[in-house]
Amino acid sequence: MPKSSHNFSDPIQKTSVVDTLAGKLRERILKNELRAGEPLRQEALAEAYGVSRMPIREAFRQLEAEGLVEFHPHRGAVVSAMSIEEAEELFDLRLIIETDLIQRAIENANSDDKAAAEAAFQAVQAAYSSGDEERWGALNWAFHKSLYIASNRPRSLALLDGLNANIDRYVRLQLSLERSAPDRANDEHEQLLKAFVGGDAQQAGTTLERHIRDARSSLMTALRDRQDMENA
Amino acid sequence: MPKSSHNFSDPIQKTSVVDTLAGKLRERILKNELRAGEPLRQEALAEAYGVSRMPIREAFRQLEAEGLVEFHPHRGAVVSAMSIEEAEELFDLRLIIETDLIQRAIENANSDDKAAAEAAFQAVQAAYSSGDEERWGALNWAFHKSLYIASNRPRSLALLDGLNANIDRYVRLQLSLERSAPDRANDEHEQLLKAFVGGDAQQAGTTLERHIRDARSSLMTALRDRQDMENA
DNA sequence: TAGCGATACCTTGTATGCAATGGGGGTATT
DNA sequence: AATACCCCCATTGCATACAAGGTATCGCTA
Repeated sequence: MPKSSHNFSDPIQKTSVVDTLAGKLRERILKNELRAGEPLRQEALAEAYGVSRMPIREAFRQLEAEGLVEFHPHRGAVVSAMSIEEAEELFDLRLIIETDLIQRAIENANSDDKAAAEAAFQAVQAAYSSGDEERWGALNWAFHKSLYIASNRPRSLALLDGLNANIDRYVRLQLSLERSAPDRANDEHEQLLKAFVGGDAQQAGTTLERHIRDARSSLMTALRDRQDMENA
Repeated sequence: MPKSSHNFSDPIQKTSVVDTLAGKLRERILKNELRAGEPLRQEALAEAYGVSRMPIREAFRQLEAEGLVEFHPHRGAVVSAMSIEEAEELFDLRLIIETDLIQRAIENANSDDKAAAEAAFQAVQAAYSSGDEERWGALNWAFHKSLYIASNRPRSLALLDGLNANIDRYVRLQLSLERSAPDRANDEHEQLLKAFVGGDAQQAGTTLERHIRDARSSLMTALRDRQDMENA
């Protein structure tokens, strides 16, 4: 465990075929290109990627652990289902974990951490202005993480990474429906950054809580509208 | 998603070789029979269990996702490290997630849920009286879960299951050092049950928080003592 | 015609074999 | 004596082959 408040783990990542495959499949699931409930045929994917079924199977195991895939013995893997209830639950988990983390982080944050948060904020802003939504999601999460790194809680951050991947499925769905979502988020980010740099843990906690609640409720209404549309 | 507040998922579990292996390896890691840092040789394990290396590899992936194993490309898998910092972090995560869940659960709990919690409590007591420590750990966790099931939060429960498996490594270490740990826990369980059955969310939350904090601090001192011993 | 059962095929599960990476030890060189 | 390099062996990574389970279809029977 490094003494520094930063956590630069995995300095060099030797990428194996399994990890590459897992990444590609994950991305396709998040993009909703592989739809929920869709069966994932080992042979077909193996041929598509020019590999054998073995690394595909291992990638399935990994994605199953991340919650993006369900594995049924002798019946194959399917893209895991999505539900409004799950989205809500995932956001609630983010809420309690992130508000806890940001307060811990502020206790430890040094000037480097604050500079990093500022940089991450600028990056999100830039992506926002340029309308690059693909990048916006990733940068948005990177900004959030920059607020928590100083907490020195690797396990919690890893856990949040997993939650975020799952939430991403829903957020991308929302972005495909309405482009207004990032608007409020960016205002709130600025307040968040200010509280973080100012070292006001209390303020940061309540601001973050409101931020996540807003994101959740806007997502919820978007999803419900979509559901109504589909049922109509 | 079932309408009922209960969540009886996976009614019949077809156990594949991989799952069986993962279970056996998990148990050996939790028992500290496979020590932290110990390399896990595919060939050796395959021969030991009378299978080929493929299911072993898949079991590794599963255990890696659970955090019990680290997988290094071309260098093999090792039992993941343990640290006091990690134990502390895991308990903090339990703390915030479980206190949140129990309050949600109490909102929804019906008489069946309360009866189930009561039964789970009796089971822990029985194991405690009979001094069956092996079972105590599992039943202890089952009791905790019985308090959260009515929250109808499958994702959070699954997440806690994962956290619990990791915490178990530390708790078993503690139990091997001192047998006093369950003593206070059982008193606190009774208070917890009372608050739960009584439907007092506030009271249950604070009681649970104290319960987990107590467990954590007693674990921390035990682990620190052990570390001092080793360094002496 | 509806229901039931057997069979064939599609897909997954596991074993085995071969290629490739990485580390350790030994030797040569400075 | 220390260090750098190289080769060999242990081990992993992936592909192919074979076994087994599950599902759909066809035919038979009531």
